[in-house]
Amino acid sequence: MNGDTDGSARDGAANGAARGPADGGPGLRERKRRRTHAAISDAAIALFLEHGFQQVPVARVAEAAEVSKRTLFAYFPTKEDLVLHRIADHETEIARTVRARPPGTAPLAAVRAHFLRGLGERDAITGLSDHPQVRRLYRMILDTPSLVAGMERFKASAERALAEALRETADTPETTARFAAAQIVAVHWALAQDNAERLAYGETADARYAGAVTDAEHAFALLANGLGDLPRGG
Amino acid sequence: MNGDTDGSARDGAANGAARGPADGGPGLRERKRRRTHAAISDAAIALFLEHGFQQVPVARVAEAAEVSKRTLFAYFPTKEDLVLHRIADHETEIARTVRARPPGTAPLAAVRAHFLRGLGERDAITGLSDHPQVRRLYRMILDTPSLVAGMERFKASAERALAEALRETADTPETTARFAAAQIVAVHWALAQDNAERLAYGETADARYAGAVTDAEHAFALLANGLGDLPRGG
DNA sequence: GGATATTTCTGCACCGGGTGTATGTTTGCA
DNA sequence: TGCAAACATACACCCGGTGCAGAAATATCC
Repeated sequence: MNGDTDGSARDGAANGAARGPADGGPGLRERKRRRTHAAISDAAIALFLEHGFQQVPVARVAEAAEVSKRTLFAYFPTKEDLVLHRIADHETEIARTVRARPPGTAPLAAVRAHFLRGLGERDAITGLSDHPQVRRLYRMILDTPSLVAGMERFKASAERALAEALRETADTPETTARFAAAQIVAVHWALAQDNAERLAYGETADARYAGAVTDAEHAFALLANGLGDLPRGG
Repeated sequence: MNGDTDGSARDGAANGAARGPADGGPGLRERKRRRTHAAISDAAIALFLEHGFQQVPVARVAEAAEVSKRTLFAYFPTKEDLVLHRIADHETEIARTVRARPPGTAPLAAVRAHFLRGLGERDAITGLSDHPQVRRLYRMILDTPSLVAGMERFKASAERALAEALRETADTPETTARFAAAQIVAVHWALAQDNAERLAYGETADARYAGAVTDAEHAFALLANGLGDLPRGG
């Protein structure tokens, strides 16, 4: 949960790997950068979890991290990113799953298997992690419109990445790739959100697990077999 | 395009239909409200189209509409709503289509037919309207992140509405309804966005029409028959 | 071990969106 | 005609975010 694999927003020289002085490993500058980045992020999360996202002005976060407001915004482009940068790594996860699937596997089957395995491992991306930190994070995000909006950006970006993966590895026409990606991401997201919502308010991961699996299998079956036989009604 | 069927944001008494004095039609108060609402909206659109959304501060819109900034925000909760309120009516359109479908029709078939008809009529909701105003509006929205984000909110709300319609009229279990709704809305949206994007930059509606129909049929076929037979690759 | 170029941090002033409040001004209604 | 409710306004304010100029730190060269 402290997956600060960020390497973020510096605009200076295009330094491929930011090595240190005379190339003897990460230099002092870089180490300080990382510490500052982490300090700001940690202060932010702690304050937000305690008082609520909207209630804490960025100025107070900067103060807690012993950094100027100006510096804070040099590390994180927006207030929302103080929270969401921790999730950013996962935005291409579905696409990567499709790319890494064993030969002869259908893309959808790969995503399905990955999701089900994630449920078993209580991977945060499935919405089924009930580590207290993660749970409070789910809740905070779900309760904060601007954070939800931020998540939607990830969704869009996951969609693009998946479409590209489908085009390249499944030799799918562009339109097919786009529509399929839209469907898959939408459903994946709905599943995770549903789980997260339930865990955010009390339900335990173990208690939810069976239902989560059922729902996931159901949803992926719909994706695979189509909506053609929905009841007609009337 | 001036579809101000808004009836918007007043917080006072819960007046069902806001009739006028002694019920002789809309009173002076209500008429003034509507005029002010329209004046603000029109001034906003005009200024935004001319100078760009980000470039025009709300204060200038208020000034142009001869209204105080405070009043502007009494009519429109956010700057984005100055643009998006014109589209808000359509957020339940898919759900309404499903509800109004002839007995014995599959929900998906109804949505499909509705969309194809929309294409033929160059309905703005399909992204295939090339009235110059609409075209510039598409472009402005697509070029403005905060407006795109605002559209995502509509998408979410369209999804909820559709899920409910499916549950109620197709007697679908809640989970099925949610997943199906997510898929349908995602694809519907992708289709419209694709059209709008092309028209925003030059392509004419007539030139795009055939392709739009092909894409739509293809996408709805995917929805109906499932993603099970995507190429496996490898 | 400096002297220097470069990056980073900081304070400060500023912009723009949005809100609370107190005080008019209009309108509805009796 | 007079009163209550709704509405508009000005003003001061908060907060997120940016531009800028200068100070502090770090890397580099000698």
